[in-house]
Amino acid sequence: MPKTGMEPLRRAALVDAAIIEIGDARSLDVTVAQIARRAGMSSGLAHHYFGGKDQMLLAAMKQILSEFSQKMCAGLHQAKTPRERLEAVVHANFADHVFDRSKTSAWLSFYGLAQSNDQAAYLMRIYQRRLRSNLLFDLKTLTPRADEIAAALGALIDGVYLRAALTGTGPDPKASETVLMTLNALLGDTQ
Amino acid sequence: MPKTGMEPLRRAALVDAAIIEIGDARSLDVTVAQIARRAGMSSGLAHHYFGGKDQMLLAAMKQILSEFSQKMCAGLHQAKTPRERLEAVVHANFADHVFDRSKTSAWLSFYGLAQSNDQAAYLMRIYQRRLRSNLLFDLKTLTPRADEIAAALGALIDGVYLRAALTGTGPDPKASETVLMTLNALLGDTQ
DNA sequence: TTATTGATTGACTGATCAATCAATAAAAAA
DNA sequence: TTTTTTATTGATTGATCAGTCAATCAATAA
Repeated sequence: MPKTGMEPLRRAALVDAAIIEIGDARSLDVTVAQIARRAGMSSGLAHHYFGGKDQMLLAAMKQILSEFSQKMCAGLHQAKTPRERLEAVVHANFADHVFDRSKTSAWLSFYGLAQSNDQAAYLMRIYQRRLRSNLLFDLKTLTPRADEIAAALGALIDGVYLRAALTGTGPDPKASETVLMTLNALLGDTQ
Repeated sequence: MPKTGMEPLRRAALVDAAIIEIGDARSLDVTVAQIARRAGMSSGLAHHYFGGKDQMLLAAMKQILSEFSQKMCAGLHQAKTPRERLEAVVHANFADHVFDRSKTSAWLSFYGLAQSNDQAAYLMRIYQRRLRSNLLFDLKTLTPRADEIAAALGALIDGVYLRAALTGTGPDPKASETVLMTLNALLGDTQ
């Protein structure tokens, strides 16, 4: 069976398996052996390709973030006006796929990890910066108080997601509503 | 040395030590032996009084929540008008003491734990309900949209705290400002 | 005094895991 | 063909811990 060029396939399989295991365990307390078994290989091979457990978990988080980022971009390209783009950003943050148990589990657990693991903290900062910049770009065309409004909206999005994820009952239709209602209020005050 | 009535003292010492260790480790990955040593006793005794590690960590979280709740009440009693009370709630959530490394570490890690541990989830729900009820009580006197505004404010408070805690640079003077600015906007729209 | 209870220790057990390693086998290169 | 490289396994190692237990000590009750 051993063919050449297995590395990318096995890495992808491991990352996918890691995300599923994290969702099942509802935490990052998953073993390399579990992940490897789910990905259909031995634990030794998992170490061979990833060097260590932490790097596997980091890779899983990176994948979640990049998938999310990709869908966000898709939504943004369809929107025309600044207002539409802002709404697209909000909806992207609360799309059904981000409420998969595996995603919410990984996300909440990463808040904890980001305190002690520099790479995890770095990933979180990337995400926050991207969200902020997406909001800021269009807010600037709508209000002189774009900076503070972007800060508030970013935090609100995180908070709403956090609460929905904690509740664990899947997609919350009120999530977008809450944020957009607040956005209206914040803009209404300055228009 | 063995005197009677040690139990409450030792339990308190263990809880305090647990909080410190969690802060040092920036995670819940602390050993019973570490906590017990910091509290000046053997690991066996820690088990004797708490039955298990989980219950020690839960007790630590309970203590953080109840201390927080106590300070919140103190702030509320000094406020007179609904508006003042709302501001007191916000300020209580961002008082200096809640930005202690040990508190932020425990708090963020508990978001992860609450997914897999029922008691942790229960504690989080208690906290959220209390915050919501504190906000709702005064919002009802100010707006007919109290419910949705309370939901937004609660999430915003959590989100702002989350971000400040992740940044890890201690008390953030902008935290209250962001929330109060948003509160004004939300009320301004409906008045 | 004697029995009982509470306080306390630290060694020990059993389980879990991350990481390593030697061995094997297939493909590719020489 | 021979050599080298890549893929792969699973047993093993070494370390870490939570939880248990028997034993000790002191205070108090009988």
